[in-house]
Amino acid sequence: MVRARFCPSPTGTPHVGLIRTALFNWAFARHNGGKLVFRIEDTDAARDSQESYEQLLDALRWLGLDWDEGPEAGGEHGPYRQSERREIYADIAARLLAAGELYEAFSTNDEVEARHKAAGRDPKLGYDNFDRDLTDEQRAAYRAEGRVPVLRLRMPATDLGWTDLVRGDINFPAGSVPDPVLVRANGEPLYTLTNPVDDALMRITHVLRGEDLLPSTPRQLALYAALRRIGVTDFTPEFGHLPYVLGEGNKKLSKRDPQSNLFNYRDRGFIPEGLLNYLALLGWSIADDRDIFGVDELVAAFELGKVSANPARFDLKKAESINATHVRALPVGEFVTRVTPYLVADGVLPAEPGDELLTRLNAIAPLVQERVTVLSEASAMVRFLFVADADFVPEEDAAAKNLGETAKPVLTAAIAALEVLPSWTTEGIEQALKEALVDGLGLKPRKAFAPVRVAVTGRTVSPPLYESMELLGRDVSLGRLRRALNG
RNA sequence: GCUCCCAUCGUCCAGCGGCCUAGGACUCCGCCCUUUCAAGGCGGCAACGCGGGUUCGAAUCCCGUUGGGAGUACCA
Repeated sequence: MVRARFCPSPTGTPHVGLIRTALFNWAFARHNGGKLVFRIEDTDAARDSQESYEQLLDALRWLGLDWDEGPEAGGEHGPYRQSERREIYADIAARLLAAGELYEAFSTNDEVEARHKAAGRDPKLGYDNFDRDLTDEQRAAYRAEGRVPVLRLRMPATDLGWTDLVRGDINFPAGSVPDPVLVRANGEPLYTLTNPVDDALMRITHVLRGEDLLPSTPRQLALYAALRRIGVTDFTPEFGHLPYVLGEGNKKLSKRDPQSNLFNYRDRGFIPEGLLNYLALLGWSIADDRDIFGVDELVAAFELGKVSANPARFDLKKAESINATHVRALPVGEFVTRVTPYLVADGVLPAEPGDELLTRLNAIAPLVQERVTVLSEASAMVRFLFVADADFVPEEDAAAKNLGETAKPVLTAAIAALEVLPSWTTEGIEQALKEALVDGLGLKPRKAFAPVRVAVTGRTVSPPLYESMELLGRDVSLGRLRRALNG
């Protein structure tokens, strides 16, 4: 039985790299019919926040990434917040210490550095394992000085290696990893202890995490060996290190970067289907000639062997393109449901739109659906249909380019033709405008329709012109054309 | 410094010894369709970092080198 896990620290806003890791763990668990454990690593009170914790849950729920054990889901290995597991860590640390796997260390960083220098070694080498074999008398002497020890793990004098699920064989030579601190002087357990202990206790079989954690694997391997010796667990999980998600340039996407903020994408109107599809492409592929797929297809096809080892850069253009494809694939009714909150937020629709507005929205929706890449773009595109006529103002750039002097004859001719149009229908409008502008004025269609489009919809990119005018009605359409003409 | 990871078009991914005059997608540029805006179709630009091996044969394996990245905390 596969048991994967996702175990973020609730610091800051969820970012795309973190979510990509969650997605891969989720897809891996689901593909293998296993379980996904969701654990919160909140042992650093100074940096963790309840708000961040809630955002994490919000993010996963929005994307539809569910978990089998964890906060609000429960499970037999709980609690699933490390802040509620203090006694467990204290107990295991005590057992490890009693078994000699851990030892008390009193050295300060300055002392370690000084010893390196005195011995002619590189002072940046890190902890020198000086306190490993202190006698009882020496420890008592340090305590008498008022020193309080940290607890360090005794690393083995052997190479530490494993077969990484995405990178193959990796080996750290003996002696290259100093004895790490597992418990602070004040008794608080560190990530170095809590993460492997919880994975062991929660019977995690596969650890899939970002490649930034790869260097911490050897010491975790050593800890696992110790945990096995004291009977806490009877196996060591497999490890797979997923490639970074980088931002523009070659920089790791930092938490501060707005480009990394997951909610930024939700606010702009990415839909879960689109964002998930794009994120899955960052380090994985479903086939050599295909990159549009749904989560069901992702789950069916997801295999770690196809995960790439090299870092991926987040490409907003491609993300948008993939999102647009998913938006277009939505049933129209679903598109309306999803886009409405954005229209309301942008003041295009009232919170409780009446029947007339809803009818309009439903009429324009299919036309807008294939013209947006993200949902928030719909607001500017349909605003012309919903604003009070008095408040309608064409966008500045569009007006400057398309409503200047050269547009006057076009607008005049359009008004003249439309005023006498017997029936106000899409077909009628189309025919009248073509006769008046293309045939009558001898203009190229591009030139002929741009001023009319901007005058009526306020933008150069809009829903189809004739349909838009029909929906707007004759009076409003003509009114806008006249206003554009006169001023 | 030390340890580890990575290396194919601008970007992501395919390629796991011959099917590669290297394929798909995004971007960009043309053209077609539509006498509107999109969408769609077709086409184009564009890459195996370098040097050694191994092999009949290397983008694919090995070594080196260069470049990029990470870790080196009483953060996670």
